[in-house]
Amino acid sequence: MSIAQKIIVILGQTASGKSGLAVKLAKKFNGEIISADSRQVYKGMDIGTGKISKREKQGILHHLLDVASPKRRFTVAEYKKMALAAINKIFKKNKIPILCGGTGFYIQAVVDGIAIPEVKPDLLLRSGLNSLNTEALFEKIKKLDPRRANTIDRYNRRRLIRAIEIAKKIGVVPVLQKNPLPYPVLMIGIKKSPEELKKLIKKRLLKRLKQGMIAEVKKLRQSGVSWKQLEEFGLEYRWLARYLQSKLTRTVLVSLLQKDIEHFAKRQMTWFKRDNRIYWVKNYKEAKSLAQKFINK
RNA sequence: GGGCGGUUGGCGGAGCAGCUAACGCACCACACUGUAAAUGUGGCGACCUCUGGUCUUCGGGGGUGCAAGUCCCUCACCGCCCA
Repeated sequence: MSIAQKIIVILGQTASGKSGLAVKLAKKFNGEIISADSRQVYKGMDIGTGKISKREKQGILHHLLDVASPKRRFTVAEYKKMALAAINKIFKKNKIPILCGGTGFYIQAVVDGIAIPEVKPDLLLRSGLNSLNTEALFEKIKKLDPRRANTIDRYNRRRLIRAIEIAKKIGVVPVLQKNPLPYPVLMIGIKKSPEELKKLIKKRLLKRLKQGMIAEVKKLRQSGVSWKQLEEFGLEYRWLARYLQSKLTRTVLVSLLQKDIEHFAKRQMTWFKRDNRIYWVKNYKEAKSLAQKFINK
């Protein structure tokens, strides 16, 4: 017999313990996990992203890990497609998909079904636009699409360039469309106090260094990933790239990276805070009871 | 004891007579339409009837000037050099 199709989402700040919680829930409720992490999709980026090990998976199937080369650019649009495919696949096995990760935008793209304009990045156009100053970019989108110009952040070059890219291709940037998943979704967030989270981040950072995170970044470099790309990946990859280029000492590396991760965690929270569908829990027990009720409903 | 340099917001640090004391860090808040661990924005002396207004501030005190972190005197403290 087939069970009702429902989805559980596990989210939270970096280092809050999402992966472990998701595995426990998956074991308990016969689930499979879909990673919602914009960096764990890349092959060869394991230690720095905190990718779950085979042992830690405890036999639970994980989707959307290692699905892209770090030499090319992965995007939300691809993520969304792949995640939806994974969800269907899991449903066919009569199992429950558990979307787990800290990339709020990716989670939202899937859960709310944000319609991302079907315009692929045009690198040539982008590099051309990049030579314009920010004001000029804003004027350009204002002329092409006044509606979008009205809502866009006029100081954010990256957004301006993308908006122009879309407008040039299909006329205007479409009004934001949402096609939410047609299944009940339970969103569980892991709540940690700022002090506790800082400690967890610190501990994990030192552990990663010990595990050979520096060598991992060196290896990525050797395989052809540019400094610029590493910089763009952010956090451990960004700071380690700077370290490997002798731009800072090891001590400075650790303190600045720690701070940067803390800042990132705050930004994640800013994103999650505004979503009032999220149930915030302290531990597995609370999560389990929520999930139990959700599934029985 | 003598000489020189310094003392600016939580920290670093500009300004050296004239509009709102730059900037960076930290901190707080926020945004997010194919880079989202990315990218961007605002606030950060106090108070209020808070899309604006009032007052205060550059180690202390005094002075000169229409106007003083900015010049002068003096005291305190810190640093370096000479005794």
